[in-house]
Amino acid sequence: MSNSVDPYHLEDQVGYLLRLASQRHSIIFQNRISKDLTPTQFATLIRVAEKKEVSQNQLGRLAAMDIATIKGVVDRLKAKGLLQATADPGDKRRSIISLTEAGAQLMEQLYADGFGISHETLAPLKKSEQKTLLALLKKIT
Amino acid sequence: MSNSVDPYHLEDQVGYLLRLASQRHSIIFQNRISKDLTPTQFATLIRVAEKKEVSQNQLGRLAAMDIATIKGVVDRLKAKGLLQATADPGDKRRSIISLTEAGAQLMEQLYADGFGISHETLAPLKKSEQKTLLALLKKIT
DNA sequence: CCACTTTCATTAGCACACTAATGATAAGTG
DNA sequence: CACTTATCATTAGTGTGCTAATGAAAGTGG
Repeated sequence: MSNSVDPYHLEDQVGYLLRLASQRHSIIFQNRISKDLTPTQFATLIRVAEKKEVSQNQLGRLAAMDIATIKGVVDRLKAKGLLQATADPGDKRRSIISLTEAGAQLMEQLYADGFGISHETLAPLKKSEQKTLLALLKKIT
Repeated sequence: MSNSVDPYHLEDQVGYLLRLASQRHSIIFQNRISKDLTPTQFATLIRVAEKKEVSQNQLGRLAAMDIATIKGVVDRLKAKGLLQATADPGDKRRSIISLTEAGAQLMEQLYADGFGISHETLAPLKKSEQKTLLALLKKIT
């Protein structure tokens, strides 16, 4: 039976811990990423690289961002010359997003950075713990 | 030895999974919280309630927000009538933050909400997995 | 083919979350 | 005491991340 006098400890709550872990990850990301990119910009580039061509809507779903958020991210990546948008001839509502030459050339380095970032973020854990953490995180997604 | 041809799967990276888990948690939070509050506002109230009186700087450290972020959070909580600031007589730089009557009366409900939010967020996991996840998250904080 | 619905994208607005710069006050040291 | 350093708070700027409102284009059913 549950104890009605359990104190509430913020530091034991998932939400708070997720925020703290995200904060640390962001710092590691920032220190290790080659270009001046944020984690969401990074994820967006990865998704575009995987698909070659996507609509903005599709891209938002693939990178787990809502349409208003992905728009800003794509705009900034266009400003950096890493993404480009062209009109879809068969559907005038759509704009097709793809990597520029510069974006494409950057990808190999980004993948390498990505491995390093994940590695450092998980460094406090043993190999087996790392697998467990990833598996559990996937379950609460 | 590490395999140089490992593909990079975004969905297996800690940073990405942390973002997804945080997203789901936010939605649950929003649906369950009594007052119109965000997770950071919630954490801030909890910390003030624990300390009774804190400077804004202290509060930022306690709630894991930088000083610029906590300022905005405190401003919004003041606007909602849940926090108040008074001058520190012994140190003119400081403003002392405390709960208003309305804020104090809200706390009991917020603790209850907090338990429910954590519970629902962790619902996909068994009890033992929940403990493991929290322990592992603490290690990468 | 015309109305209804859905999809796609844009815009405005709010709330974090950080950096960097500024200014005021306090504390420590020669 | 005067100088330096540290602390506290504010402000401006950038980048997520969401909702809600708008409008254009595409699809669907009577």
